[in-house]
Amino acid sequence: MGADAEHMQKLIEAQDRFVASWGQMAGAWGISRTMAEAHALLYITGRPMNTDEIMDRLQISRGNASMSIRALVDWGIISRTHKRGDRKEYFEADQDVWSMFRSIVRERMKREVEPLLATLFEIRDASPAPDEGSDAAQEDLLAHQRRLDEMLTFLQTMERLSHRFISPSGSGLELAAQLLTGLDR
Amino acid sequence: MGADAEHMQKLIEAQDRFVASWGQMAGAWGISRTMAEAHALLYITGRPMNTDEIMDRLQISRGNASMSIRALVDWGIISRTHKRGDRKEYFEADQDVWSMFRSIVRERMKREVEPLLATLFEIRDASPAPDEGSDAAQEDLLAHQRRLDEMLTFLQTMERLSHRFISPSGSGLELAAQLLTGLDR
DNA sequence: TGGTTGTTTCAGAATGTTTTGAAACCAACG
DNA sequence: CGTTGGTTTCAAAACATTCTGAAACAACCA
Repeated sequence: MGADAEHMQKLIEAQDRFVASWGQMAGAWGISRTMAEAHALLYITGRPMNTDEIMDRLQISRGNASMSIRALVDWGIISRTHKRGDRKEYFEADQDVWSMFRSIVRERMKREVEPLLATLFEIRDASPAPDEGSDAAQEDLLAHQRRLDEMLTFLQTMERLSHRFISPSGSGLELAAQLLTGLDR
Repeated sequence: MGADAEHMQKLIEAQDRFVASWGQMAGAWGISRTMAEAHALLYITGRPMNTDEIMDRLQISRGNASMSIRALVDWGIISRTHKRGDRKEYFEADQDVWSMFRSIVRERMKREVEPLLATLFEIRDASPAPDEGSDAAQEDLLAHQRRLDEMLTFLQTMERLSHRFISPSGSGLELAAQLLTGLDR
């Protein structure tokens, strides 16, 4: 066995380990294990793969592969490609970790924070205004309003933050992060 | 019916809605729905409650309440209190949204990012070094190393960021957030 | 000590999520 | 058209998580 073959085996082993540990994080990112694994695979191998290759490598069913891949495409962290003379669809992972991260945050803000914000506004509007009643009751209502507002302000700040640094143009986040961590002591 | 009673009912309704929508976010924060609801309840009512009150209000079993409360205490976002002349334990939520957020991030970094980082370091060390073999193979190994390193760097940056702004002393995060969002245009 | 009150544990039940595999679908090509 | 190569869908099965309720435990008090 040549050095190449030997290395290749270790490489594949390392890739598999990467895939597995990435899969464990799945829950944390709000995606299913398979989704995470598929993404990890595409990221760490760094080359486009088609559905069958992914199925084989991860030992999953066609249906599962299809679903997971589609979801990843929806999230915007992998993209479709094609190979000349091959009718199959190929998929490749965004190779820029920061832009990957931006996609994830963007998507989660959209799916989780935005709806929550909307609901909280509704609740605030439907909450009784502290305009009458006994002093004690008024005090309660005011405190209630204050707590709602604090939460709203917090979430809005987060949203603005994310829009600014995560979403559209660029590397704002990375720069900022490095800047901020750089401010040592 | 007096204005107070009327208001009180609406207030309770608003609280329930808050609890419910907070509960929906549960998955997102990596905690169970009940945990989220219990926390929401304590936060929005703003007063210490004991296990029985929480059970009754959320319509959950004693076991579930006990588990969820304990977990919240472990996360550091609610704390035990006592009432004079009452043997029951009471619990109250951190009323500062930012410090709450810091606790959550701290805990999740500890539980999710730190172990992942450790594993990735291991994987990197076990990956074959590109010291011999054909050029093409070397190229592959180098690319693999590069991808691992990028991910490691990213996660380490995140960790440093979180340690700096989230963890120990203070309001670093809030300040930073306001600062950053303030930098408009 | 025995009784009373309050808390934790845990096996099994209920519920929710993910995966499979086969069938339906779709587009291109001869 | 009808066949081929490929992708998507979806009901049922496997799996995982969460919840219940009753029993065990612990602390306090008379």
